[in-house]
Amino acid sequence: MEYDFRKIEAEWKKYWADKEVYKVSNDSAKPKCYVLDMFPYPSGAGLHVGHPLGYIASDIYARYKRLKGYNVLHPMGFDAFGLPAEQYAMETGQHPAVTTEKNIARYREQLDNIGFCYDWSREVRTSDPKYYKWTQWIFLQLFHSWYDRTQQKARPIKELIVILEQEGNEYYACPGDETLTFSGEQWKDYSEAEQRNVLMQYRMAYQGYAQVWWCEALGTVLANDEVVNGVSERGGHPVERKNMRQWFLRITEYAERLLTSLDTLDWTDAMKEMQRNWIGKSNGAEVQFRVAQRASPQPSPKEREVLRDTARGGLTPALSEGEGGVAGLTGPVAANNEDPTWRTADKTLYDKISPLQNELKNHQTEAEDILWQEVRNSKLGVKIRRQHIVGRFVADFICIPKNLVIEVDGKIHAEREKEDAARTEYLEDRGFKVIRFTNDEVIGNVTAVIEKIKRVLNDQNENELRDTSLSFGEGRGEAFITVFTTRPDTIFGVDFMVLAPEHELVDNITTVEQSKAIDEYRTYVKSRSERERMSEVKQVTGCFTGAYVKHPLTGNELPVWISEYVLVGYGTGAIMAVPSGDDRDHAFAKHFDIPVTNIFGDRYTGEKAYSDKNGVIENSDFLSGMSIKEATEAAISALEKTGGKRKVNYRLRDAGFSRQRYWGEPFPIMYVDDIPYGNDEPIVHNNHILGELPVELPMVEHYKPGPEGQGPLANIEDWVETEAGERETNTMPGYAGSSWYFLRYMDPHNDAAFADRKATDYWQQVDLYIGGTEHAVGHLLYSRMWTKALHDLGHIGFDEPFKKLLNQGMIQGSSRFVYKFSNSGHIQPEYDFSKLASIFISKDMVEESHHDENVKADILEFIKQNDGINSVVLANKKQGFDLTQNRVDVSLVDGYELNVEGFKKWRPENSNAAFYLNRDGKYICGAEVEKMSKSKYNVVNPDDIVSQYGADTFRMYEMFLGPIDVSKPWDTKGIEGVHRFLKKLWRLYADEQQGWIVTDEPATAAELKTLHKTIRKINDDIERFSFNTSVSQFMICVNELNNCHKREIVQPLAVLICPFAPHIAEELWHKLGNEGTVLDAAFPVAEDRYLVDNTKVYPVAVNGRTRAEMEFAIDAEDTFVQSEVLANEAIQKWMEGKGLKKFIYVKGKMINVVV
RNA sequence: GCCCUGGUGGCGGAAUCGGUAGACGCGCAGGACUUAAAAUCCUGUUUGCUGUAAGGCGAGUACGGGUUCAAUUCCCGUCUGGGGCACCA
Repeated sequence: MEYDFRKIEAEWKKYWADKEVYKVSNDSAKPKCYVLDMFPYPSGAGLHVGHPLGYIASDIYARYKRLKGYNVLHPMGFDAFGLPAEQYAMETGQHPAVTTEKNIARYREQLDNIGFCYDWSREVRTSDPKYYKWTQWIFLQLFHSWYDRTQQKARPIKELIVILEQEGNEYYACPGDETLTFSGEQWKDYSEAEQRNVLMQYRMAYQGYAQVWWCEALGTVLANDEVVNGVSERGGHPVERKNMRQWFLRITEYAERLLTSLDTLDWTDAMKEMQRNWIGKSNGAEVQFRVAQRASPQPSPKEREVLRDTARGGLTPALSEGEGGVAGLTGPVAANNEDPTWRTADKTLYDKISPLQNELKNHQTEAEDILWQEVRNSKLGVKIRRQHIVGRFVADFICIPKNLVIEVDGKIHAEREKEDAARTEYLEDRGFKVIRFTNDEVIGNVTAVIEKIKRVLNDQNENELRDTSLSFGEGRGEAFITVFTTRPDTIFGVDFMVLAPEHELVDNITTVEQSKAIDEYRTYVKSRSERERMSEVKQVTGCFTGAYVKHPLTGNELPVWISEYVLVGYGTGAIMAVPSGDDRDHAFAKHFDIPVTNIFGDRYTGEKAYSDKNGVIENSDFLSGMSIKEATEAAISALEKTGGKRKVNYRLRDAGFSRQRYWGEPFPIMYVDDIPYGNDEPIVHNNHILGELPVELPMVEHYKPGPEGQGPLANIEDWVETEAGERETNTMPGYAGSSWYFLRYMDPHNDAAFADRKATDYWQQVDLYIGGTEHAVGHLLYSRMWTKALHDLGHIGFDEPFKKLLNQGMIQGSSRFVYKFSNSGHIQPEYDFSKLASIFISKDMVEESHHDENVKADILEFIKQNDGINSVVLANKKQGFDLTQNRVDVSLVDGYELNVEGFKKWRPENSNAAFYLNRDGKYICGAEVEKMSKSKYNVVNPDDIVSQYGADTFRMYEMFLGPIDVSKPWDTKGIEGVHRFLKKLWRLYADEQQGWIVTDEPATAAELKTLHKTIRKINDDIERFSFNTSVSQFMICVNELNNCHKREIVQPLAVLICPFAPHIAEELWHKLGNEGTVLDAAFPVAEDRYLVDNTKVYPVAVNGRTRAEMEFAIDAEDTFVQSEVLANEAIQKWMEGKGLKKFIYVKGKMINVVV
């Protein structure tokens, strides 16, 4: 009776499935335990041997806990939405739902093959409408809620509305626009559009603007992944950053709670540290620098346009730029300011534009004058103004309450048309309607013109603006650059300012002289990724704006630069540069020859910035002589008098939640007159309710992007345009479904709620969560936030999802390479290179050729004989030969030796290739450790290992490879050893000739000691997730038991190994005569009475160096031990008669004699 | 660049709280069984020197310092592999 793992494993897999032994009930008297794996994205490549590493670990733990008497929830499902399926669809035309279904089936088969104890009746798939109905539902909860900073929790938006009606927002600052203030009365006066606009600034799920990679050539938005070296990965087309309206989650409001509650979690310090850094809390001050008014004039709008066109080679006017900021919708009209000019003008440019306005007023054209007289006399019912400043323009006529701009133009020519189009776009972006008339039209038939104006005014709804104020800065004609600094103590060391190139002020402060340079620089920056901008520190780039700010304390003027190293999304998008104290600022100052103020005395050498945080501040007015801590406090106090303030800053940014993709959750959002409503809002429009959940993803014909970079859904007109309104066409990102899936497993088939409260109250948090560190900040942060939000809104009873987190390392691939002769660099036109044959040189011979001329000559001769064109390399004999390195499928390589015949079949173009072999007649491949991936031909399928050795061997071998959290390359070397161990274990129970050999003889003390030592070790190892040492201990145990077949020993052993090797354990359990699954057995208990030793062999060291071994009773007295040791001959010899200095006796450990 | 993490024999790794470095397995070498092979079993295997041998002496946990009676373990610095850096999941 031999160990027939194929038969055993098939049999018990079927038994487990038939008897539903893994089915878990929500109703149990046992204590609960929730063990979860990060669910996989079902890629087309299938599972490789790296994936199951964590799954095996969690499976061992789940089985162990079950044996220990727990009710264990151990589910599995699929993160089924994602970009790869969509890309695959674009390439092959297959619908992502189809390929995903296929991939999941394969994953399922592979997982089952390994014998995991998942309760598949609880499987979830994020792409299933029954699942994403609740993803949408949770999104709506976030949309319908806001964060109350006083109570530090999310609350329903309804409650905010009540507050705003009563008292305005005086006590509840608007997180989307901190400058927005209004009273209860003002709130009530707002139109619905304005109110919804304000609420949007409060919502946990809100709309704002963010930059995406836009690829003109592909007409689509690209992921960071798809942009390589500044061009698109597919096709290599140029890409640029584009500002798009997007959904966001206001995770920043949770920053403090996400930070502090980390302390309650049993995660590794490294993991917590990563989250802390991601959240990036820093204490410091916000400082305001007033933009100085200088003699040098800023360009007029029209001058600016011309300049810009010149800079861009006259291509795209970009007047809608400069909105900046991640979440950038400005609030509605600041209703407390009565001056209508003030309401529409760009304040920073007011002083510059104002004279132009007056000039234009005094020099009206004939047509303008005619129209003005007509407008004044015809009772239009609304006030029309002329020559009015809007943003950076002077509009000919404007009707503010109706947001209408009327322009009267001279002769239309191409240049002017372009300018006008840009201007119209700028104004329309800000909610104005623009109508144009030519001089001829006005002069020829002014009545018709007035009639048209009337019609348009009628159609224009009042106050339908998203944004009319365009305001920033706090006073007329003034602008401020706000910076956040963690080092207010260095305020007197500020030598210049640096703005992010995308900063909204750049357009307004740049002088005429610098305008062209700034535009050119910004064009360059657009092509750079954030990663590049942060990492390439050696190369200093930047551009002077021509503007200056006033230092808030000294009043000195400081130049304002822009540079790519300042990112718009970080802090305020601007920094005060202190070159003597910051490395990058220092490099910048040196590069652009900006004089450096030294505030650190001798510690700053002029060569390198002094960025340490100790010592005193010097050369800093009243801060001089203070420590950094004191100076920080004193500086903040002083700055507070000039508009600065103490501030806590977080690096965390709001999470972008829109994707311009097809294969993701549709948003349950409906636009009515361009105002977004939640699909569940009780609003009736055109006699239609907005809709119900789920909003199902419609079928599409193709996956091409929609117009203007929208997602593919925008192409389906029938779907977008509904009776009730217009649907949102973006979809949710990958992390939407995965942010809450652990809750769904608790109650996966519930159609009335995402999960019944009873179920979530029973299962509570995940007790053990296993997954890779690559999720450290993405998935783990978002799911923590969702959990907190659901908790705040009263849907669940806990606010942290994952109590204990265990990180699994990666199993990397070990790639193999072949070396092919190539003719690069041997341009010899007399040869027909199309006839060049494939020649591969063995790796070891390539290496020998580097230092052995004979080998080199031999290889060259070989090439000459086999290259099909004869003697191509001879002319280059001195240099040798060029090789290209190509990956080869690892299945064609045994260790490092290439299966040459297999290789020829694998790549038919090489079927006639010649191989230069080594002296043993082998072709040796090169090797490199890389990510395991299909494209690198280094993927190893677990199915192959399982069919060769069995699932039990595979499970134990993966664990035996090393600690669960350490990454290592896959290598099957050694799997034989584990397989041999299982065979050896089997032989404790059964013999090939004699069959079943378990006896009822009583065990010896030594055998019991071995067993109980093993029980204790396995128990401890599982508790601390040290599975590799468990496997070792099993091996030691079986070795020590030698030929013991006693039931008293081998029955507990069968239970003990069940978590690791469930199939063989089940087989042995039943063969031992037990009924039911081994999972219902009890985990054996280690009994101390078999384990206690009376004596211990101590290592005895002299001065820390072990010189002898001596045996003592475990409870031997110090004095007795000391006298015995000192009397020992070997010890005496090593003491060399020197006196005893110290005698160290650590009970149960060792003895050290210090002389 | 920044953050995290690792580096121990020919290889995967062990040493759980600062206490005999190299457990266990692979590989390799030698041997037993066998007509032979497979399977199985036994012995040896960090390294240098020394000894016929039992053994003895020294070095050694990426590198350079430090703390300690004692350091793979703690501290400082350097080199180096891997992961993450906000639209891959």
